[in-house]
Amino acid sequence: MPRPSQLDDKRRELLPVVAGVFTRLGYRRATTAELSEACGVQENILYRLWPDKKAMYLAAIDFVYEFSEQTWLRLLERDGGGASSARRLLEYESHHHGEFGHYRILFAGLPEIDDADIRAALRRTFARFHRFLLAQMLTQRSGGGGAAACPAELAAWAAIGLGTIANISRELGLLDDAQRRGLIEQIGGLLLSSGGAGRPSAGRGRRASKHTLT
Amino acid sequence: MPRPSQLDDKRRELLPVVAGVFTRLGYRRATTAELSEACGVQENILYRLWPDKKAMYLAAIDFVYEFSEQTWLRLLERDGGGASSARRLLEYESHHHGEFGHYRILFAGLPEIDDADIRAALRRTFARFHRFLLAQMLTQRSGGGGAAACPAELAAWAAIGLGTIANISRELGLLDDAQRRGLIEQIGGLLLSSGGAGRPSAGRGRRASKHTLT
DNA sequence: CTATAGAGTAAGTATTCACATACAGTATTG
DNA sequence: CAATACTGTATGTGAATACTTACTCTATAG
Repeated sequence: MPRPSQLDDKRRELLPVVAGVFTRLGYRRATTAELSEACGVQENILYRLWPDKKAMYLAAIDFVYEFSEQTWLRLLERDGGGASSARRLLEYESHHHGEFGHYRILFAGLPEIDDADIRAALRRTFARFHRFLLAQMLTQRSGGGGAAACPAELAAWAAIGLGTIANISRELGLLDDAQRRGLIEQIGGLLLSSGGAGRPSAGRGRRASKHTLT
Repeated sequence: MPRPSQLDDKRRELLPVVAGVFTRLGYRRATTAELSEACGVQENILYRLWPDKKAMYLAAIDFVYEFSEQTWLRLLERDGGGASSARRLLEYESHHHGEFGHYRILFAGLPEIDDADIRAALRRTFARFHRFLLAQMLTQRSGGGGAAACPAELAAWAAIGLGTIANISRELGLLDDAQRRGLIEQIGGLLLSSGGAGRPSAGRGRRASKHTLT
C-alpha cells in the first residue's frame, strides 16, 4: 500500500491561514491565488483539501466559532476569583472583543446569504454563539429555580447584537477602544442584570413589555 | 442652447431601482448588466449618471439612511396619542424593522471596508442613524435637565446593534416575526428606560459600571 | 526493489464582468 | 431651420479568476 493520507492534517494546518485570508479580504476578494500563496502551496493543493473555494470559506466560518469557544473555555478554566462565568466573560470581552477580526469572516458571508450552504453555516455559527452565551447567562441566575424566562434568550441575542455593533464601530472608527470597552461593559452589564437574573427583570420586563401583543 | 440636462432627475429616478438590486444581490454580485437591466436602460446610461459601479453603490448607501429617516419623520408627523417619539419609533420598528431589506446594502459594504470611500459612506450612515436615535432617546428624558449622560450615547449604539442582530436573525431564519418583535420591544424598552431616562439609569448605571476603568 | 498512490509543480482555459467605443435619435435655443 | 448637446443603442475588450489538466517526485507496502 502507498503512503497514508495526510489530508486531514494538512487541512487542520492550513485552515487558520485560510481563515486569516478570509478575515483580511472577505469571501469574494479572497482569490484562490491569494489563498494558496498565503498557505505557501499551489492552488491545486487547496483543491485537493476542499472541493472548491466555497468549501474553504465554509470551513473558515466554523473556525470562527471554534476559535472563540476555545478562547472562552480556556479563560473559564482559569481561576476566576469568585466572579460568575458571565461576568468574567464580559470583563474579558470588554478588553479583547474582536481583536482577531474573525468576525469579518461572518460579515463576508452576509451578502452571500442566499446560498443555502453559506446560510446554513452562518445560521449554525450564530446559533452556537447564542447557545453558549445563553448558558453563561443562565448559570448566573440566582438559584436556577425559576423556569427559563423568555428575556434571557432575548438578552443573549442582544448580547450578540452588542458584540456586532462593537465590531462594526471598530471597523468604521466610530468608537475608540475605551468607548467600545464602555459600551460592552455597561450595556453588557445591563443585559446580564436584566436578562440573566430573575430579580430585576420582573419589574423591568413588565414595563418594557407595555407594547407586547402576544 | 441644447436641451437642459436631466441627469439629476434620472439619478433620482433610478437610485431606488439601483438600491433594490444592491439589496437583492449585494455589492459584488450586483453586475452592471443586472443593474442596467433592472433600470430598463443600457449599461452606458448608468455610466453617464455615475462614474463607476462603486459610485452607484455609494449612492445606494446614502439612500438607505435617507429612506429610513423619511419613513420615521413621516411617522412622527402623524398623531402619536401622547406617547413619546422614542416609544412610537420603538413600537413602529418592532413591527416593521428591516421590512425593505435595505440593511443588506450596508451588510454588503462591510467586506469592502478597506476601500476608503465605502468606509466613509458606511461610517457616515451609521453615524447618522446614531445621531437620530440619540436625539430621540434624549427627548424622552424627563425634563431635559441633566447633562448628556454617557449611557444615552451607548444605549443608542446598542439600539443599532439590536436592529442589526434582528436583521441578521431574520436573514438566517433564527427568529420568527413574533420573536423579533419581542426582541425589539423588550430590549429596546430596556435601552430606552436605562439610557434615555435620567431616573433609573442612575442606580442601574452605577451597578453596571462596576468594571469601568476610565 | 518496485509498484502504487499520495504530495507537489506549472502551466492553461473558459467565463465573467466592469467599463469603453462608435454611432443614431431627439429636444431645445437662437 | 439649424446647430448643439443630451438621450439612447449595440457591440467590443482586456483583465481577473475559479477551476483544470498534465506532469514529476516521493514515501510506503509487499
